[in-house]
Amino acid sequence: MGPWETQLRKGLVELAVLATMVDGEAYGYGIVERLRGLEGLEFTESTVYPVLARLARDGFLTIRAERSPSGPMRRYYRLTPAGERRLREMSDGWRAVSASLATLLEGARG
Amino acid sequence: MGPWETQLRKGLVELAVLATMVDGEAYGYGIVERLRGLEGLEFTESTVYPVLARLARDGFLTIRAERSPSGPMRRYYRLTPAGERRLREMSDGWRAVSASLATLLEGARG
DNA sequence: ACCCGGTACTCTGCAATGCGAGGTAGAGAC
DNA sequence: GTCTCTACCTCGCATTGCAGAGTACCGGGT
Repeated sequence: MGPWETQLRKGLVELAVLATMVDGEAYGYGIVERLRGLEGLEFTESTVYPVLARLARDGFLTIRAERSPSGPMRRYYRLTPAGERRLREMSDGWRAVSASLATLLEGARG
Repeated sequence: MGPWETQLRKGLVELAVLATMVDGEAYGYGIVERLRGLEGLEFTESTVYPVLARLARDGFLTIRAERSPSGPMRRYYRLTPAGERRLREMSDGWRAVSASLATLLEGARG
């Protein structure tokens, strides 16, 4: 895929990853698969795992390990209160940018 | 501003800059001022000028110099056919990602 | 003549991060 | 044993936004 799409994704992984956890736990491999079904959000494991590690390190996620029925141990991540706040902030920021860009593109009668 | 917003902007400058030229010419300084009025798109000159140079180098823009009534010469940029195509592609890509993210956030009942 | 604020463009260097490539390992099928 | 799928981790590179600093043109005030 083109390099511009790579750049577009920067900063979006974090938001996308956090969003996968709003209604409960999620684990790395599962998140990757879930996002693979969404156009423009097809991240690889090399992208998602470091993000999860960083978010956990910064106190936005807690970790719980559990046996998988079909492979190695899974590491389930869950939002902390700080994580939920973070998600809201990013979500709001995203919507703002989204609106600005829409204005710009729409003013172009696109 | 936070580093995450910086990352979010990656790849967006190009789209935003191209979008300022749909209905005619635009010059660097003016683009910066125009975007300054849009939340989340407040780019600095250090960001915009290199983007313009890159887009021109890659054949998406043509350049025309003209005297300014209030300062040094302005360099006006205009979309080439390739530039217009590029803008459409990026615009479509953006809308796709935007929709995917909306699905994700909305499914979260956020 | 001098300085200052606004306009307009350029360059260097740093920081952040997506991701390809490669590695480890458990579980079930054959 | 080997293969495939699941599941996680790490190194290193390439890209790019942006602060900071610099250059230069212009008009107005003094």
